[in-house]
Amino acid sequence: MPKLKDQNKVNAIHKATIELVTKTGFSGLKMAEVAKKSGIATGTLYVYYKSKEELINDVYLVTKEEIAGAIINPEYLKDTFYETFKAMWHGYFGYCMQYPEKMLFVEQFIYSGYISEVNIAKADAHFEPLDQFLIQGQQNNHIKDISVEILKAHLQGSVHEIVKMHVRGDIQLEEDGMHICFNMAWDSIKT
Amino acid sequence: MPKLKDQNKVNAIHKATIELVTKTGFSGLKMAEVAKKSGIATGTLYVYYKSKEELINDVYLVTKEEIAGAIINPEYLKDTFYETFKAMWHGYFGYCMQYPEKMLFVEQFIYSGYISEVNIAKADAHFEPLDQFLIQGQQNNHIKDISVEILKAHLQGSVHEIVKMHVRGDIQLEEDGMHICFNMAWDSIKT
Amino acid sequence: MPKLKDQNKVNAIHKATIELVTKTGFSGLKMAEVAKKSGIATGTLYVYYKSKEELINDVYLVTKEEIAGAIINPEYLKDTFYETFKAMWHGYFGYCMQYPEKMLFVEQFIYSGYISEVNIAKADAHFEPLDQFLIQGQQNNHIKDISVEILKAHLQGSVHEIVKMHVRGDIQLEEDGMHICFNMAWDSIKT
Amino acid sequence: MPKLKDQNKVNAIHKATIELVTKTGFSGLKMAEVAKKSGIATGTLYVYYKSKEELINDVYLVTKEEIAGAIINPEYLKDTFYETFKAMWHGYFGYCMQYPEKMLFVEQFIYSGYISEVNIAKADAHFEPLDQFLIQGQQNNHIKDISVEILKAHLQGSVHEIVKMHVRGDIQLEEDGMHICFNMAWDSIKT
DNA sequence: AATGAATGAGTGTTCATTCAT
DNA sequence: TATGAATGAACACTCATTCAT
Repeated sequence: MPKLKDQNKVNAIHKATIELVTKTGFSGLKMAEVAKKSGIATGTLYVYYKSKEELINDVYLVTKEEIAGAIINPEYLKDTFYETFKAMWHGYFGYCMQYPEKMLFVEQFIYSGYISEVNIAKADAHFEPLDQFLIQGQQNNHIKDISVEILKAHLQGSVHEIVKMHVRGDIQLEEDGMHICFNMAWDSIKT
Repeated sequence: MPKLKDQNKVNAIHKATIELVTKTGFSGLKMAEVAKKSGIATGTLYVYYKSKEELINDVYLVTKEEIAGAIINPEYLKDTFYETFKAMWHGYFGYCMQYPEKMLFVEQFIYSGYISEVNIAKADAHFEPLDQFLIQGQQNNHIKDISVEILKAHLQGSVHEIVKMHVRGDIQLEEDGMHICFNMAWDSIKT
Repeated sequence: MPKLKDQNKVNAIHKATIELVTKTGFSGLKMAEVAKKSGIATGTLYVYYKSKEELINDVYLVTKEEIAGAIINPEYLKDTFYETFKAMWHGYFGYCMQYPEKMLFVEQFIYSGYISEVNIAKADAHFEPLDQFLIQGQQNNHIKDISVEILKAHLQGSVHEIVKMHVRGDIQLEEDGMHICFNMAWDSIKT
Repeated sequence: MPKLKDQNKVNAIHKATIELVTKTGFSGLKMAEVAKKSGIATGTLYVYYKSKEELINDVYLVTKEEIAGAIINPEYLKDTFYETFKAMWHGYFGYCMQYPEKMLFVEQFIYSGYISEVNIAKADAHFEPLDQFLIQGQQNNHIKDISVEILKAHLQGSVHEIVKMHVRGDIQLEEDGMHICFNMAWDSIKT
């Protein structure tokens, strides 16, 4: 957790960290580069974070929360399960298209042991309402009766991979590309 | 006359590289650790690969080819598109479940610039038959008429994410779990 | 009108410096720690001392003067040379036992070049009366006719080492331990 | 403990360490300087010692053993207690005069917590024969019946301080200076 | 070919000192 | 005067790569 000193600096540090980690991975992240990109001195970085690990973990937590907000949004609550799901899916897909670095950052280290399990759990807690929503959909027979974890993995994996290919330039998402993708997602889980 | 290079050593090096990269990422990979895990001296590693980058690229190429083989297999050719697709999907899913490190290794660096574009293209070429198969499926109206790249990304992303959650222990894949996952995959692309 | 500098703060700084230097040596002394232990901000420390070196030198000077006062004291002037010497020796030994950190601090850097020669000389000047006293003892044939510098080194070295072992817990000084030590000191120099 | 690679390098490293520590203390010791003074690269230093602390501790152990050898020497065993003590004292005094840096190095950190207690004890064990010799001297009524630890501290402190003053140039030890100093030492402990 | 000690540029982190408030 | 955030040079330690054997 950063000492609350200058929120502008914290933001700049987060931004720089996300961009650099996306390019080089955690091990390749250089504190000096983070500092430079943030417009501060190396030493100053350590005024805000006492180690590289703490920095990574903090950025992870904040980003995960932001992502949860991109999916779980009061405005997305519609009359039908389908409509709500559609809004949420588009919320997430749109977020990933807009901030692919954040998506990549968050994806990058869950399997590497750099983020503490405690923080992973803490971040996951923000997605609880999503679980509830999906379970209700199952109870009302809107979607297949599959473990929620599998459902989420399936949906998220699809979105991530498509966005990654898009970022790489391997995929040109036409105007209706997003809708086509959504249709695949919906068809895969609907009853 | 011995082979120029000792294939046993090459295999050990590949195995060590894959396991270590999975845990630490490319930047975190230490040549000394690779050597130790391979049972050879540091200097010997450089007899086989002239740099870390070359090592990574070679392992990438070999692994990608192996993966292609897990999908594209004469035995998988069945009477119907559905049956063939099913065999291929299970071939890939099974491979990922068996060798998650290889899946993670290959996934890890495509977006990081460590693998040369030339090698990415070279590896992708092995999947050409898959593209052909999918396009035929579209022409015969078995599956949705969506950019093949998107189709592949969607299917692969789903598989990868599910396997990752399984490896992490967040998902318990019951006996019929694989079939459930396949159903989602098929439902998402079928016409 | 307040004093230019707050003497309470100066005292706190001196105390903190002595305790910390004893534990870590001059190079290991951290200005931030001195400040914290003194109950002031880092920047404030620089209001009182313009550098670490100046701080060390000032503490050295003040402490050396205090030590001189522990030896050279009008109350210690007795009727005989022996009695006076005894009082002085006990004054010094008692001081070292009471303030071993100060003894260690002063001892620590004389051979390290951190204290300027000018300040060493300035501090040594306070011991001039001791030299006179010893010389007189020699002229009156009370003690051996040895270079005063050697005499002082011999006596001081013995006291310091014994106190150090005591502080380390390697020596238990019984009630009469001090007298035994004094007897060694006296026997070594008496004619 | 150093890996036994190249004893010449180990010797050079020890020499450099002792000289530098004497000047700057443990905290001020720079690994890069040790390497340079030893004629090796920084990284090489870490081939021999895995950390600064391990280096210091090893040098301490080796030096302490050497010092023990300077006092406890079969050649010093004479017919009388006095003659033997005299030989030992001169052995130690001579050693300190010849290698004052080693004397200072060893003295420097016992009170600083840098040398592990285990190693201090290990080093002290080499002085056990000296303890036995002094105890016998007490039993045979040659010297005062004082705690051996105090005796050693007294004798050692005197020698160290005199040598330090000599090194600093504050004392000129004439030809017979050593004998004068020995006389003080003997007079202080004889019965 | 195989070895592993040697190298030195590079990285995370610290800390004396400065400076805006 | 007092503060403590900011600075950046410096340092312990690492690691890809080389090279003598």
